[in-house]
Amino acid sequence: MGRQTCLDIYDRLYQRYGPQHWWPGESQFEIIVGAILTQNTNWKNVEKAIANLKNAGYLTPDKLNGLPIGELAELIRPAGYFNIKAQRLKNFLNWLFEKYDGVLESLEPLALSTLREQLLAIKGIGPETADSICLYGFEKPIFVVDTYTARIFGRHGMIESPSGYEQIQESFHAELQRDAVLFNEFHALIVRAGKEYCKPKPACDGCPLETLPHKLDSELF
DNA sequence: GACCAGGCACATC
DNA sequence: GATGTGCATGGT
Repeated sequence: MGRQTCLDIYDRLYQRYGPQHWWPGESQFEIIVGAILTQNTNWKNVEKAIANLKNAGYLTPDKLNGLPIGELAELIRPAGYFNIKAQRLKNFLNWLFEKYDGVLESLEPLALSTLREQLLAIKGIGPETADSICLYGFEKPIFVVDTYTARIFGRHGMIESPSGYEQIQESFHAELQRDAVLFNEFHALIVRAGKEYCKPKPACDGCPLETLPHKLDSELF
């Protein structure tokens, strides 16, 4: 994946869609909660869950930490996987309170690699969730890889497919400036384009290979 | 009714 | 180390 090509795709996406204004959340804590709730889930469903938490006054670390897990699960029910996600939110809060007294600002001075490793050690926070929190919650320059990223760049033969998370991430880090603003917009644009054009099963009737680009992918790239 | 959505942990081979 | 499965709601 040549540097020119990678940036060229970014430019094309930006010209087509414009700025995406991510992350769609009003506070740092809301971004973190949203990052966990959106795991394998449509963002529209997450919005309902977050609205429930906000309307009930629980969208702060202190308030949410005091909420019994059963009640939390009911509030986030629209986001799907509500039992396991309630536990994951509690896992994050337990770490935050045990290690940082429940104060998110205490995480600001941490080095990116330190923050990422500590987040990954929390059960229920994997690489994409950790990186989303680092990039969108703390404006640290790390590229977020998601299913659309692997799908789009895989189908266009720009990354080896299949590849592991860190391997794909490294290919972007190798070609782009370590710029949180660029990474922010690029990932948001990939999701925006992927939702529209890059479904799991390419809709080309009779297409013999899963890896062939969807015809609409070709319009984009 | 089938398919999909901004993953992750865990079991099994 | 690769592959399969459970987790769950809501929109198309």
